[in-house]
Amino acid sequence: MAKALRKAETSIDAITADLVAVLVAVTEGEPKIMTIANATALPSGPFQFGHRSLQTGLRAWVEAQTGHPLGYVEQLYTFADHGRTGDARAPHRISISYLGLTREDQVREASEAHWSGWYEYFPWEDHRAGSPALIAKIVAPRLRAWAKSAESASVQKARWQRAAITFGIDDRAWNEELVLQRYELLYEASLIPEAVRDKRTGEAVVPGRAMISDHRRILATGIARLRAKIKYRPVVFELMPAEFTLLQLQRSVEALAGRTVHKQNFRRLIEQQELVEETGAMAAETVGRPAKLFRFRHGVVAERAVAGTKLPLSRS
Amino acid sequence: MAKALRKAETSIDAITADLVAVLVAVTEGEPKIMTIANATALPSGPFQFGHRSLQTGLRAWVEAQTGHPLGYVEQLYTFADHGRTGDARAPHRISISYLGLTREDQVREASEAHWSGWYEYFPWEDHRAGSPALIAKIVAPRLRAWAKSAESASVQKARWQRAAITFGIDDRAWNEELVLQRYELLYEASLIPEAVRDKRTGEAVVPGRAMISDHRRILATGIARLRAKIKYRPVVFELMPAEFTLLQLQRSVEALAGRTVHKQNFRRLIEQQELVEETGAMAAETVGRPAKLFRFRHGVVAERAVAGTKLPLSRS
DNA sequence: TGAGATTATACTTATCCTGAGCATAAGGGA
DNA sequence: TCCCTTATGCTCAGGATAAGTATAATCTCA
Repeated sequence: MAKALRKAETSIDAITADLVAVLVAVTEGEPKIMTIANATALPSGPFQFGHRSLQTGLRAWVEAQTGHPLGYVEQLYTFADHGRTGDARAPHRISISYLGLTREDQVREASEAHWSGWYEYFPWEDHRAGSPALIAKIVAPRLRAWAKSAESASVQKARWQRAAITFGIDDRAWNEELVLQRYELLYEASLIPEAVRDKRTGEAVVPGRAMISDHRRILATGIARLRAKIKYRPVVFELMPAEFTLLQLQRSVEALAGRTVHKQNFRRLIEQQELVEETGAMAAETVGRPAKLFRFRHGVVAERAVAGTKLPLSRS
Repeated sequence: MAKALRKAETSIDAITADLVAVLVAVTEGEPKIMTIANATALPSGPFQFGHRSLQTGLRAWVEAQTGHPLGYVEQLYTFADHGRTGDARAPHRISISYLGLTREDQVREASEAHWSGWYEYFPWEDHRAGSPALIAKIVAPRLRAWAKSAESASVQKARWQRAAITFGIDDRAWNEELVLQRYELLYEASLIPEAVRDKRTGEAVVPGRAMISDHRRILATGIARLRAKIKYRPVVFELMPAEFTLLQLQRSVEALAGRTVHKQNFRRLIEQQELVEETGAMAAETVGRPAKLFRFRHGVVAERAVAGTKLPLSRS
């Protein structure tokens, strides 16, 4: 038995693999993602024989499209489009998704591709100016109705508990990392266009731009990963220009995390970790007292390998 | 151009996908993994059309092989076997790896499958009784030689710095999460059988059982993921029997992490997080004072969703 | 029966980290 | 000059953490 499981000896179940990229940049304190097809899809291309590896495949066509080499890239998730075609005999398609970090100005926009703000797709994720009104006005009541629509009381309770936890309702703390869980909850409750499209039920009442296939789910995965990662790896710097002020750095972090941080504590953490060094120059054209310019100390990556960045992004 | 990147319109580059499992159990304070082929391979099977999704595909054959349903499963990584065949025209093969957690006693061993201690494959990863002698005696000097063999002084320095960081040499702290980095370093320095096999250079001087293909790399990925995860998610309990003492729980954590923890602090953290509750019974057949038996409070998973477990596994 | 070994469990202490706020500095513009 | 804005330095309280001390309960063996 085990032998049969190890090798496809009888038939070769051939499939095709797509590479999907969540390519992120932060421009003037707003997180952007690269989109195609009128901002309804993430860039994606087929994995071809010419590619030596999955990552080189991804890099190849992202570079072809944007005109710039991809810097930081990490794999997100692999999933099979299960039975989307309905035909069990049709070749399966696997999607392998990646998170890439770059800067908008480094990219020459191709005809079809352009940058979109990621909060257009997830308006409920931006808590920098407090909890968005649509959570209290739309999401919470709709999820409560969805919870109540369950048959058994225990399921009702479980549903509402889940909703309250993921969206930080009822005095619960907002957890900015639960991006995917929130998306999946809205999908399950059929409150977003993709759910209505796929399940032919519900009503797309929650604002936010939809995407083809499950690209918005992939985007949610990418955002969640990035929000988690900036807390313990110095990846923000991939998104920053060569020189920046500490406030610009803070604004980028806040843009990604979707929440604000305590300024003084942010500076303290950044400086005590020796992640940055002064360039000696000062920022020009600013309001208020001019700020020192800093640059990322690339040395720390080597020095501490994967040591870890701390950011004041825990509770609050 | 962007259009061409979105769809494989001309040729369909068909590939096959393998599902590979790192199936972990902890028995009597020793972490085990399920192996086949005389303990030289991880169980793996092809993804077939009959499988509704990747995870169900994985579950299907793991259950067929072990006779028990798989509990906790999470995806690890997807990679392409780049040009292993050397023939660029041969169909590519993609491996999608998963981490699964179970208990040894739940599994009926199939003929070919059995459990192996994971430190047989990574003897340098077990620091429960202090840093293993082979690091100071074999790994460190060999890596130093490898560093010195570089041409430029800067590469020499970078190599040694990397070695010292990943293996915690020269008064650096041991970081138990760098399992994959350590394996890849040993591979790069051609000190393990797989490297000698693939690159036809070097000498396999570092102890530790080898595996076919890159299964040992996948195993390293799984161990690293698990070591990271037990610190912030209550996954250890997937590996525990229904009732256990706090010391048994601690021993399991230590087995996985490969390091010891402070007993009193461990108990305090576990209890204050309300992860467990007393069963009322006491452990029988023990040396010393009998311990209370505890069970995992499954409620916390729902209550706090992904809230987080804390374990005293940071520095020290 | 009692000492020693072994494990369980309760408490204490010093230190570090974190969140939050106060205060001052340095620019520009009305 | 006053005010607004941002930069930057410093303090402080509370909580978390690491590490140690102390005591309790059981078994084994002399």
